[in-house]
Amino acid sequence: MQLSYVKSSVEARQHAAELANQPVLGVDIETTGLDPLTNRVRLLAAATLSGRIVVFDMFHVSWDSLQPICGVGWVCHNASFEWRHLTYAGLTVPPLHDSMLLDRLVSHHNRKLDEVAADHLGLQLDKTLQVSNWSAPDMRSEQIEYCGADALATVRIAQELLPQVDKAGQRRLYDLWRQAIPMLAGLTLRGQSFDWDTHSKLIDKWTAEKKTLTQQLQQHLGGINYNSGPQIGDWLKENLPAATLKTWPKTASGRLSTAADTLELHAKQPMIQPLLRYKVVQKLLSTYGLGWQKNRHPVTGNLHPEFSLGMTVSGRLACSKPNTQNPPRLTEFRQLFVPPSGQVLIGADFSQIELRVAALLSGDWNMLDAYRKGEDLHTKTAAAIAGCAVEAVTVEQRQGAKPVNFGNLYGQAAAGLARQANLDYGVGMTTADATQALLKFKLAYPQLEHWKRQHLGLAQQQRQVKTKLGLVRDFDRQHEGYLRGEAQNMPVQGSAAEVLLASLVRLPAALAGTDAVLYHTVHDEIELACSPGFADRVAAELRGVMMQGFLDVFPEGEALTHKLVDVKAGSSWAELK
DNA sequence: GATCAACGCGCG
DNA sequence: AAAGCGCGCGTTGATC
Repeated sequence: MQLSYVKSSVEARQHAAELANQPVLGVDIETTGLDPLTNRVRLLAAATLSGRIVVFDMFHVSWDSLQPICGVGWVCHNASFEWRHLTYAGLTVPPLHDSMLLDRLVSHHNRKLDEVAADHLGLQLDKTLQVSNWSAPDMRSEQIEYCGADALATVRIAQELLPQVDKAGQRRLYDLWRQAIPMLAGLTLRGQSFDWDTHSKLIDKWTAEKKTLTQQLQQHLGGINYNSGPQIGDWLKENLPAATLKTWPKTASGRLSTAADTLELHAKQPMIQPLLRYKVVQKLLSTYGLGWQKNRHPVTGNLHPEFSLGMTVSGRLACSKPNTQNPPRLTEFRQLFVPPSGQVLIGADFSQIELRVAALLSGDWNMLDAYRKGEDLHTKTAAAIAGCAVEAVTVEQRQGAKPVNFGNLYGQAAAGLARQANLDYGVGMTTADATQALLKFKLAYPQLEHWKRQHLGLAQQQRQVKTKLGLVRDFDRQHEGYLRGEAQNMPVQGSAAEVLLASLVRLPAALAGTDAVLYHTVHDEIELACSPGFADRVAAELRGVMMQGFLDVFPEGEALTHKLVDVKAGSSWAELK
């Protein structure tokens, strides 16, 4: 290993010129903090496959002297991090490989660089310096070597794993992930503009309501902590008749459950309604009120959620700090998601994407037929359950078919279906009704049923299932007996996620010549921000991109694009019409 | 004080 | 709560 530590721009240019002849470089950076907007890159290490390492000290080297090495391919571990910092620093970052994503595809797990290096290279990386002082005036030699060693490990891991990804038939998925990196990193860097003034008024409102509810609960439950399940459980034990307690649902560890579902079962008790409302308001206030404020960026004032690839078992995107993929659907909250001033939001979502994916994966003739004809699958299922013509299905019957369609996909049983129907769809359904509905569903869509059995078998025998583009989920001993839902869900949810990613990566080309940028994405939807003058064009492009994204993953689905994408425009996330 | 598991709940 | 799946985050209470 030959390492050079570079502290001047003149020297940096010479090294950069040499490195620019390489086919690929491993690149690792050390920064003074995680946020590119408030921190600086201290070290940038570039390593060649032959073991030549150059560590640039970016406190002393100008960014433009590194531009030559941007002409070659790079490998980083968790490349989104490097993309954000280096793009913010002004570098034109080349297409990136990602050793973390390669390892995710090969190992089927999420692992840190040291674990990956140990596994694939037999190399022990010491990570104790990761949190050392990267702002110090002088870098210690250990720090310089640490950064260089990571860069070298990264490029060697990629050399090892890329052929394996090819061999496993995962190259398309890997390239899709690679292309998505700049899209998602760019979204995190720009952030999401948010109406904090109105948000603060919402907090005041929730705070006042919590106070009222606390006073009401004081009458019923006394001075216990209403956030505490154990304390509420103790109160129940002391105040409810033994007969009621006997059948009261328990948590996994044997305590009395205090979940909303459970409390609903005893809705007649006088303290239940205020307690249920308290839980709602407490959730809003803690997670979406006060907790949310912590994510207001000091420089931009925006939210800057991280969108992570490869972190989920199904291949969906993970979103955190904050998770803007799960804000309440309340109009008053989603209204706070606004485009930058003077712009509009264009939003689109896939209609019933998981059901369409299930139809294509299973080849179920009746499901495919419904989507080909642009029929409504909920209505079709309702007709099958009622044993009547599609034309005769009532609004109520259609509503009752929704939970059957969704729940059945993942092996939901009768009791669960009945509960879900009552709770989330307002449909009065007994367990016996649910049993009948599930039976009718199986008869109506026989190939889907066959496909589900097949995947349960794959999970049991080969201990793994896959998405359309080849992401693998393994099942270990822990899943014994409990893997039906996971086995049937993963290929559907994961392939749907691939459809979304395929759409996202088509955006840059489609939006060229407009000022539209990605504002948000939530599993089956995409929001863009643009000037009003571009709105119509952007809306049309977004529809086209999502249709094409669907066809990229499911070329055999040409006939299923009817009513596939629903595009809307508006002044906030709540007002997309 | 920091960390962890358990619980509960927001979304698609 | 329960044999629908996938996430992230806040609070409590135990532990060191």
